Amino acid sequence: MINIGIFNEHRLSLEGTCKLLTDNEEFNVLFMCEDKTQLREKMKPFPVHILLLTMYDISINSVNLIVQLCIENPKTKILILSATGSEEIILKTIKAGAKGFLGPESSYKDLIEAIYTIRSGHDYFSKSITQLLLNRYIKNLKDDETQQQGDLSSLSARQVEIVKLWGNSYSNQEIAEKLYISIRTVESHKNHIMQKLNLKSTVDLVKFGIKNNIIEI
Amino acid sequence: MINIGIFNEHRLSLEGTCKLLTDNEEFNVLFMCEDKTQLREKMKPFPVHILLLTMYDISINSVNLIVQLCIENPKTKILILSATGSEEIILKTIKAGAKGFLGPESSYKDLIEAIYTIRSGHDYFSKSITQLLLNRYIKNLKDDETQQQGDLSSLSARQVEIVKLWGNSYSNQEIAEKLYISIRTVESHKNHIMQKLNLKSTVDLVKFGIKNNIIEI
DNA sequence: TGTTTTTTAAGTGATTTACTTAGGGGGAAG
DNA sequence: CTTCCCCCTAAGTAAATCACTTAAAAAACA
Repeated sequence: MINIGIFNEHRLSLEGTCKLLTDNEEFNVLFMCEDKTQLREKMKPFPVHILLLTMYDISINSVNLIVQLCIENPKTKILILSATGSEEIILKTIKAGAKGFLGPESSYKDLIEAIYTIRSGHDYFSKSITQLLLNRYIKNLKDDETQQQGDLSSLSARQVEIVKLWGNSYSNQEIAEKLYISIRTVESHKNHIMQKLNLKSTVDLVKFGIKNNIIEI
Repeated sequence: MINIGIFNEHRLSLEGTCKLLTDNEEFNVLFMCEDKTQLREKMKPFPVHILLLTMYDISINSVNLIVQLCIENPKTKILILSATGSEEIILKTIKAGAKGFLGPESSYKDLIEAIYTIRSGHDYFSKSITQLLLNRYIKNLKDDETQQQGDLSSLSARQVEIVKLWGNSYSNQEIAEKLYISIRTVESHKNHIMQKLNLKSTVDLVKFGIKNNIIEI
């Protein structure tokens, strides 16, 4: 038996969703709610396993609500049903603690599957969301790659070596000893590097190194 | 008409794959290759649209091969067929330039779909790979979240403020002016912070800031 | 061959770091 | 109420690093 709470600002949709779920004997709909301000109150008396949050548009307030709900009800798993929402916002709901996300293309079958999936402790994302997240992830990966060939290639091997050591918390003195060169040479290298990359401060050099995978974070 | 090159170290599988593809009139198998060392040579005379790389285990050498092939044949899209491979290695093949990746569960139908997909300029990843990438991505997202609440909480608001400004390439002098305090106080704050967090160098402080989302990279 | 880039190095002055000391304020514990 | 601890403030001093400049030998490149 899975205890479910349903939130939906449109009453008809709310009742429809409830009807769909009560058809299944495994589901026990504890409460319905159509007002955001009441949701946190409604949750309190119940041991809710799954909270179905239908969000027609997801704003930063929605994200905050999710965070609040997660803190107040650590045992409840939140499943977002949404028709829209930017990539950024979807990511934020996941960070905020949502365990699943169903996009506009999801069917009743998907909903059931999602409920069982997140009930058993796993995350569930519908196809469109999966695609969205994945595209973003792949893009990130590739961006890393292209940036690596961008500015980094303008540095010589020696210069990269200096940045690497320095980025590993070596002092200039230590680098000089390790490479058998003068500390002034190390400084010189760093100056050349900063000039070449047009960086304002050493902080920027650390960031550059991390972005280009030569400094481990 | 799609020109295809096939690589597979097992001759039987190689011939099998070829047979599958030649059945489809849209595909034109330009060459077959079963020896890694010959692959780059074999590619040269042909305008290959899709290169099918079957890799039974993916090592760092395989990744390097992919990089080489991408450089030498920028117009060729590489589709990896693999039965295994660690998460790390799969990510590296994608970074290296592979446009698609089929896992062990992929069928003939998936292969065809993958070929058309990457031919049209998109990426294609089979279900198991998608799941793998996504899990990793989600994990990263959540790790970010938890780390944010780690050591950072031991810093006072003022201290965080100092790190934020400094991490944004402000000099101590600039920070002092902005906050209407002495430059010595700024130094003092930074020293306290470094002590509290037990950091060796300012490089580490940048990394700390980035990890804890108070310095933007 | 001549030109550019890289690596090496030093001078100088400004800035930052490392380590120490210290006063005033606020909250918590006794 | 006093003591203790932490935070914010600030300064002293010595060492390290940065910024900017010059420079010369070596290597790469055309």
